[in-house]
Amino acid sequence: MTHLLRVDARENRDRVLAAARELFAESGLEVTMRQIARRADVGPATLYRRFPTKQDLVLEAFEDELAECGSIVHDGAADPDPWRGFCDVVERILLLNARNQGFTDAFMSAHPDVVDFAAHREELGRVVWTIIRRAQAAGRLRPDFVFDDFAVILLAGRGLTAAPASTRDAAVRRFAAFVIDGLRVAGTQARSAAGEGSSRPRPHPRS
Amino acid sequence: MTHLLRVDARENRDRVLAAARELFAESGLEVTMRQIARRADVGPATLYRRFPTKQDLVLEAFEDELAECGSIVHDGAADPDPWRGFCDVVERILLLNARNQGFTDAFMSAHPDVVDFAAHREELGRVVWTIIRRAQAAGRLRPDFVFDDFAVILLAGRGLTAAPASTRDAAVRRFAAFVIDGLRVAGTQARSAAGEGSSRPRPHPRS
DNA sequence: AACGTAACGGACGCATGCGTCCACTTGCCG
DNA sequence: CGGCAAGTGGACGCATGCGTCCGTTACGTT
Repeated sequence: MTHLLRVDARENRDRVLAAARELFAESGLEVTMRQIARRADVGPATLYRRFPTKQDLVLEAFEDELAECGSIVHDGAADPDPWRGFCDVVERILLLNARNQGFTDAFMSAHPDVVDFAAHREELGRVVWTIIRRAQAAGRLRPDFVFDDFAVILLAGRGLTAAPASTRDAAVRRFAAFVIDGLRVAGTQARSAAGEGSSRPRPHPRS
Repeated sequence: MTHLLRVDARENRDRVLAAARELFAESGLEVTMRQIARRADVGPATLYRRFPTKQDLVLEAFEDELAECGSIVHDGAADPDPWRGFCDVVERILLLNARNQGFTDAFMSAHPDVVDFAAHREELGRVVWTIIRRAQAAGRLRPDFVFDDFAVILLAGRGLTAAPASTRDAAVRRFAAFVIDGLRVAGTQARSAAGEGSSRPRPHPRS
């Protein structure tokens, strides 16, 4: 009576969630429910009983990612150095999105029929906006940077999910460094006030 | 005997190509052959007789775009100002790709089963590479910029095809300006040596 | 140990996209 | 102006993904 689910049911449910997370990350939201069921060694009916709609599955599968998004903007807003906070938010969000094709799809509402994270996006957006203004007030972020520009950068980062997995992280970091360099007000030191090192990674190993 | 096709056949063929170009531009390569046929007011069989495989259709539909790619890199290589040439190539290629979702798919080989532009990509790549070196030799492009970075930027630009059509061009130009600003060697003047104006557009009208 | 029910997965009907076939139409040439 | 081959579009069979139903299994309780 203590368990809401029979132990085998719970096990299957967990396997389904794990499979969904894997497949979503690798191939985006377009994976079929059947593929997920197959990967989880489960029949379609089992999957549908636990998650009647794909939306349910997506929401639960990306709970962690949503939470990390929260951490990222929270950390950024709490950083004593406004500019470093801004840079870290950009880089970490880009990395998170590039590593998980499915989460990017969901967060950007690429499949509005399946799931819409607009609410979360807007909530996070508000915090990001304060981070932007803080960095500008500190005289580090170009004053003409507007919130939509942040969306543009995220959208652009989405394109990097198409890069081969082996070089993706490097590509994203490099991309983030380019963009951040372009957003700095001219003459300002790269990255943090303390100068935590060059803002640009070495060139790609494989080129 | 002068015509290889009957006049009605030729007309249908033209309508099919026009429809394909429209749909590919709007929605990418994933549009079905049936959708194209419907838009062209033509039966599926007609479409398949003229273009037995989607690859045939794609190749002919994007002839113009491929040619324009050639012009772009040619212009860039011929520009007396190496830096301006480089910047123009980046911006024009990004715009071309953002305006035509299908061409981007094809050029980036997002659907390798349908079409593979690898040959064209490589050929254009060689010219781009000389443009990069020229801009670096002129001391305007960061010396650590490598060819893969160009690919990264294109990949990122691909993400912008997801932006709403009404703001896409503005977003792309703004994005290009950000990136170019990040690629300039610090302390160098923006854009051309003559300073053809600020490299950054105004903020988005709709924000 | 036995039983009731939660849980399972295979199988079904539906919808859609695919590429091809075929009976009818129509432009072209004698 | 008449015949025929080129041309056409609807219809077909196949494949795949969808969401649901139902006979069977096996967990947990008494």
